[in-house]
Amino acid sequence: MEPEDDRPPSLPRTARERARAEITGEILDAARGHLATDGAPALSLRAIARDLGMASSALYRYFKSRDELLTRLIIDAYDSLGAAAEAGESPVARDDLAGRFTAICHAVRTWALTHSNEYALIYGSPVPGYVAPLDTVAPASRVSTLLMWIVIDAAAAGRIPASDTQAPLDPDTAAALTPIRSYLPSDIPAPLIQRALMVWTGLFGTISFELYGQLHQVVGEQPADRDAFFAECIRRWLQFMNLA
Amino acid sequence: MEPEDDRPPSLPRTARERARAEITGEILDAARGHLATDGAPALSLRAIARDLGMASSALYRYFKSRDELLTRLIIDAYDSLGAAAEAGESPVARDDLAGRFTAICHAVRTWALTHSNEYALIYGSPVPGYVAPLDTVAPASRVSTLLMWIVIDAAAAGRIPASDTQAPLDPDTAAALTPIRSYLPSDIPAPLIQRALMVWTGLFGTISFELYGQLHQVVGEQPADRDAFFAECIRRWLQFMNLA
DNA sequence: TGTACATCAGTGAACGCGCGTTCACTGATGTAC
DNA sequence: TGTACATCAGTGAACGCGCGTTCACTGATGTAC
Repeated sequence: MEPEDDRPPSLPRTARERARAEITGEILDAARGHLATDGAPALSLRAIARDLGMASSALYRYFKSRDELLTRLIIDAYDSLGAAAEAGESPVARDDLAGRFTAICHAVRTWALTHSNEYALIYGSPVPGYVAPLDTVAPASRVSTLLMWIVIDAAAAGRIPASDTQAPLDPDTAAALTPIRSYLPSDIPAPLIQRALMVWTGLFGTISFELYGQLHQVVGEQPADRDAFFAECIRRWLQFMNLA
Repeated sequence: MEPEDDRPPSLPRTARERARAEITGEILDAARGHLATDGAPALSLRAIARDLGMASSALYRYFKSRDELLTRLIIDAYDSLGAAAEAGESPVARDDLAGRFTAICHAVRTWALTHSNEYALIYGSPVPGYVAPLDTVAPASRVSTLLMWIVIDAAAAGRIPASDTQAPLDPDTAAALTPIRSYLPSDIPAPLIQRALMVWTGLFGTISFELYGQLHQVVGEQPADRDAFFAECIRRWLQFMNLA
């Protein structure tokens, strides 16, 4: 968050650099606008250029290709979502684990509802023919990192149910969780991680279903209905994770 | 399933009708092939016609437009998934609720892994500019209908935990569940429905995450790892629904 | 069983459109002395 | 502070491509008498 060198290279100083940063931002904004109306697969460099009143070839001064623009949009979307989740959680007292979890869930859903096509870009079906580069991995993990911290803090506070340590997972399932466990303290029991992952997939599954219309004729269409259903999901996820 | 009139109009009799049915099938097969390589947004009538060695205009004898083809593909995908889930469940004894649930989950996941672009077509981000017509609603509900029958049978078998009837949902949440409750017997308590919906969203959320690469660096990449993780999810969904 | 007419599948050319990307260029901004 | 040169943003034309859809047409299949 706070750069340690006193002259951050990200702050443009010359007029040219300032103009460049500004126009890059305008391109991204225009792109996000098209994302919202037409979706990622139909994102067109020419349409963006038209919006900004410039030649389509001028965009190549800012992005090497359409794919590079897409990558940037994806990274920005992950970062925007991650920042929203962090901002939602930060005012909550660190020892209020349930409050932190609740805040994160609401922040993620609110962001998804207000940025539905950016959400589809990162959590929807992959754009055909586009391969996400490695740069997207780190920003993609910001939300799950927040959730995992709650698990870590729960363990540190001794809130692990006895059943988790007394009845470990079978070896195959435990082995399947090896990658995620390498990011976590080794004393966190596998069953707790399993439940946390299920809540994580449930969170995004619920939001995706709401956004993509799968809840039609299942949960009421009014915003109040959707809010109430989601709030109840949060309560039961908390119980499921022993944080209630 | 069984047509009541003795001469089903769906069985073509003349040579022309048989040829028509066959070529319609070839068009759909070719379309599914392109779905698998390029995804729904890039689905091209001209490319399909090229595959079949016919003029692109000939396709208009079979489908009024690209959207109508898409609609047919969506309906067929829902039906294919629904049939797979039903076929997976049917050999299980009706009173083995956990077995039925487990069979459905595995059938849905297996279908999703082997038909990943058809899965993306129905459970991924909506195709921009395409509006699903009403015909898709009925086939879309086949899987959730199976799951809801388990809930109904569980209630009939007296397997509803006392807490569900003693601690009802708050009024707002209960109201949000009105649409789904209209399809269910009225004696099924709202908390049970809530939990069933959460398992339903969790099921598809988990499969979507696996398919779209979100489990990368979380759950092991080997098929055995993915199988074990999913099997453990099923076990815990069963506990969550009081069917374990 | 044979003929006359209607229905239908399939063709190929055309319309009008949009796309990503390249390239040689002009003119403005920045830098080194 | 002024000049000479390098860097960079932006232009407009062009390349080569693909797309959905329409239309007048040919020839085969089906139907009614």
